[in-house]
Amino acid sequence: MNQILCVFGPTASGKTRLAVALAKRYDGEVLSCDSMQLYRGMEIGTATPTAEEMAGVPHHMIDCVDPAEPFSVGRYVALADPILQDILRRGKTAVLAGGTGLYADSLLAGRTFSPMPETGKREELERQLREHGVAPLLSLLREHDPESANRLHPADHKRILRAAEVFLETGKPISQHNRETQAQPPKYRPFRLGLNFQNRQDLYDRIDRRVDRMVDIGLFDEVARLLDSGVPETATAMQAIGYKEAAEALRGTLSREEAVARIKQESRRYAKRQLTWFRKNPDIHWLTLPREPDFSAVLAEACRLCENS
RNA sequence: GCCUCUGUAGCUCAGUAGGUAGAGCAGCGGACUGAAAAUCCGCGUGUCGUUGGUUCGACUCCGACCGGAGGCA
Repeated sequence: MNQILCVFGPTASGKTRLAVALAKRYDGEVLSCDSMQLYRGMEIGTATPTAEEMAGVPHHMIDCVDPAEPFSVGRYVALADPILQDILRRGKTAVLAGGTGLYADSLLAGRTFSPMPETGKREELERQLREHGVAPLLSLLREHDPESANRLHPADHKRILRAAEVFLETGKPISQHNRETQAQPPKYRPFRLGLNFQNRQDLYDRIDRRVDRMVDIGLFDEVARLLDSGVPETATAMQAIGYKEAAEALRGTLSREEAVARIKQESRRYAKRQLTWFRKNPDIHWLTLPREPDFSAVLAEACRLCENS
């Protein structure tokens, strides 16, 4: 059987529970690929597994980054890859679980990233973008990286900025770098499971219920604690769904009811985007769940798929 | 009981000298290579309350009925 198992799926689909059960079954450890659970002090709103939920299974890449710090895919791969190798070296099964498809794919593909520019250069480009619009950056790309200029939508400022940054920093178009990394064979070949619900509405109902539960167990207090401890509202961590809305409610620019409604809606949209990401991956073996899934049946089916791989 | 207003997309509403209709939000689809719970792109999904009438043609005009809101009793 494959020594690396993946559990993917949209938020609130039951990844955590299945991952732990698989890890117990196959002498494994869970390696999280979630861009928000890795921040410290953000347990409630990100549904980070509790000690009880972990049930003694070691978890990695959870609760390990200061929320005031910026994070990135590159850092994720740099931190997670040695952990993954260590798990494998010790002869354990690695259960990669989480909802951040970019992190998972980058780790598994063994992607390398163009170097980050020196401090200040990104800010300089952002200032240019603010003051002169995208046109100068786009014409820079048209000249030196026509492929990116052509591929990126003019409104996609974030990616245009990054493409320009990579060219200015390395003298090499990001499109070329991407093509080269894509040509590499993947570093790992895991067995991928995907969780989804037969009816979208059932997933959305679960999301709504989960948000209510988060509020009940203290989401607003958690966000207040983060802000009190000095995490700026502009921090990457504060972009997390549930946190930015709660921060607004605490500031008073939004009522609590409105905040909760928005958290639910944003979570549903997020789930939809996650599904778009995972659906395009032909290597995922999907477990399609009914409205009230029976966990032991789900686990049995997951194990059957894993063992046949 | 009478009078007035109202009924158009999932919601809030616009609209046409009569030629079967369009916005916002919601929703759906997609992209994604160092912010990814981020960011960006695309797509109206409709017995125009029901039923008769006038008309070549009715969502639009007229009648009746049904639902909703308000007013007078």
